[in-house]
Amino acid sequence: MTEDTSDTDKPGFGLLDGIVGFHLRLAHGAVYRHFTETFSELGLTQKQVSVLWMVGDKPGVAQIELGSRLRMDRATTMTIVNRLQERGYMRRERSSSDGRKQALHLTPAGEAALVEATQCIELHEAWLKSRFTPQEVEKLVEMLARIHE
Amino acid sequence: MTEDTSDTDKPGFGLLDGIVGFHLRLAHGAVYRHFTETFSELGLTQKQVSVLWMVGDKPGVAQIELGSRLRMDRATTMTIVNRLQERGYMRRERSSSDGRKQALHLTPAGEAALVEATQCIELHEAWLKSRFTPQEVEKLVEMLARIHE
DNA sequence: TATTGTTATACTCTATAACTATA
DNA sequence: TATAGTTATAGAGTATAACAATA
Repeated sequence: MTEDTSDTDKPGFGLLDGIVGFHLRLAHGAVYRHFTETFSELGLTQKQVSVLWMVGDKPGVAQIELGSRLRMDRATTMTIVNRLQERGYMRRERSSSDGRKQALHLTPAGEAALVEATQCIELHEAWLKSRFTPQEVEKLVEMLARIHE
Repeated sequence: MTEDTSDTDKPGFGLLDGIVGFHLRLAHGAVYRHFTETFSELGLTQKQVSVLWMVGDKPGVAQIELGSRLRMDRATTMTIVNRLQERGYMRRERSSSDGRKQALHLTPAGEAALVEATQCIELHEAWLKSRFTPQEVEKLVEMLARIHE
């Protein structure tokens, strides 16, 4: 038990403890894992749910706008939409006003999946928010928004 | 310009605006992208830097402990360490006290890379912290830690 | 038996580049 | 020319399963 320097002392993360980005990455990872567990039955990822939700919220939205809002480039947006389309949750239509754009719509199956996903999101968010007061949640969201806006 | 519902109104993220996990994911993405830019010359990723830093901080640390602290399973830890070893930044040694474990050490090249990485981290962290007061930084770290601990 | 490392495999996310169609 | 979509490709992270060596 007296090898090198490992195994014994476990105060925290050493030098990394003071790095904001480090804690942000670990927190994101923890939330990602819980999200994956919560959505294991539905088999949807964070990105897929975000796209499903946003298309449900704004029927006819173009891929380029989806990517802009979710901070994805065109190619990444393609892979997400492709997967949702393959599962029968979404369909592409030529935009009537701009032939370059695709107007995205949910299929009935997509609408049903969105309802289920919304319930899962509520469970997931409750788990995440349970460790904070409402005031803290508001402050956390505000600070996170200052980072990504 | 009167197609469907897209293109015009851009208040925020719609229904997703109230979801903590959504903002956490976007914030993580923004920090990840800035990190990648800052480390483009060095060519190191977040995970690689974390491992480099932690091995520098605790010479002889075992892979299993690295994974435990950085929330990675054994296979994922392997890929990170493999990459750092291939680049000549790290070497594996059999632990003298426990034959199952590998004791990880930085090579001289790894030490030099760590010095450069530390300078990049300072630039990156300054960029991240610039939008917060010291009190807010402390609060943010404390809340993020409550999520991942 | 349990733990640690290892290998193989697969999926997702991300990004770049090049190409097509439309504005 | 610029924009939007598409396709191909590649690297990184994550995870599972199975195996070997050691405790």
